[in-house]
Amino acid sequence: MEKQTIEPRTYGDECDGCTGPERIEVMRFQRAIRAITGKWKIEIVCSLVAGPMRFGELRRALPGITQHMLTEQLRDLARNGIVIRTAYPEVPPRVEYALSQAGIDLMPTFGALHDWALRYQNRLAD
Amino acid sequence: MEKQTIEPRTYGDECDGCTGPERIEVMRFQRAIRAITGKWKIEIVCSLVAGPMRFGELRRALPGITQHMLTEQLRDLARNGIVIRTAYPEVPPRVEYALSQAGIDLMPTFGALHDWALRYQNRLAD
DNA sequence: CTCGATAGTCTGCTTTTCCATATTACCTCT
DNA sequence: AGAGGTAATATGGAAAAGCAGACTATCGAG
Repeated sequence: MEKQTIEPRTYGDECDGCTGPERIEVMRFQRAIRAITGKWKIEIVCSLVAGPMRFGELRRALPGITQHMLTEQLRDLARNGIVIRTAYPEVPPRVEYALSQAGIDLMPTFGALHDWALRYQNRLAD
Repeated sequence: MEKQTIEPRTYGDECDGCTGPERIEVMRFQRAIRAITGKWKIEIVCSLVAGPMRFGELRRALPGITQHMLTEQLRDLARNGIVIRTAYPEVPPRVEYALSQAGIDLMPTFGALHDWALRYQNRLAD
């Protein structure tokens, strides 16, 4: 049989092979989505809205999360500039996490999506 | 060593064990996020904004997607009430996909998130 | 009768995500 | 000297997501 897949479009920054300006937008969008998906990211960000928190404080605020997951998710959020990690060279070590401006600015869009979810929750599966 | 994990909070509909009203909200939010995450969901929805499309039409509009992925993602979007699947009992079979009202109402929040991504794109990784 | 088009399903594989447990390094307190 | 708290790493495995390729059923065109 013939190969069924079509060569995927390249979505480079120079937009090589793009069919239109709306194409690159989708890619940017996907990056934003990926920055906030992850089993605990939303909860972490929502916890940090109230103010900066220490690692152990967050751990206690999110029952069920493992240390591993928490460090991983925080690292990812920091990598995407959503939270800011501040390590104080004290002993015992103290590390604080806070929302960046990007993280704070994320909240209104969270609100919008939440309103949407509220309106159509009866149709949402699982 | 002692067990380090704490018993996870239960997020049942009756909110058993909830510490506050904001808890259940996170869960609803997560459902909304999950409804739109998936490698092709955004692109599919964006394609359908212009109007209803047939299966093969979508396949051609999304180079690189496999039939399997497309059916799977469409099925999931339909399950969450974001797209509407209409099969015409003709031969050869014809199946059309269109955005539901929920899908259309999703677009403003997409816009908000996209604006956010645009503003902070330089900090977003990968 | 074979070919192509349509809209799928089924099978097996790889990659990513998620999760639990163990271990580390440092210092303070007792 | 030993326990305890803090923030991580390391390791190993299970579950979910993603992917390619083969296969199906139906009908009309040639």
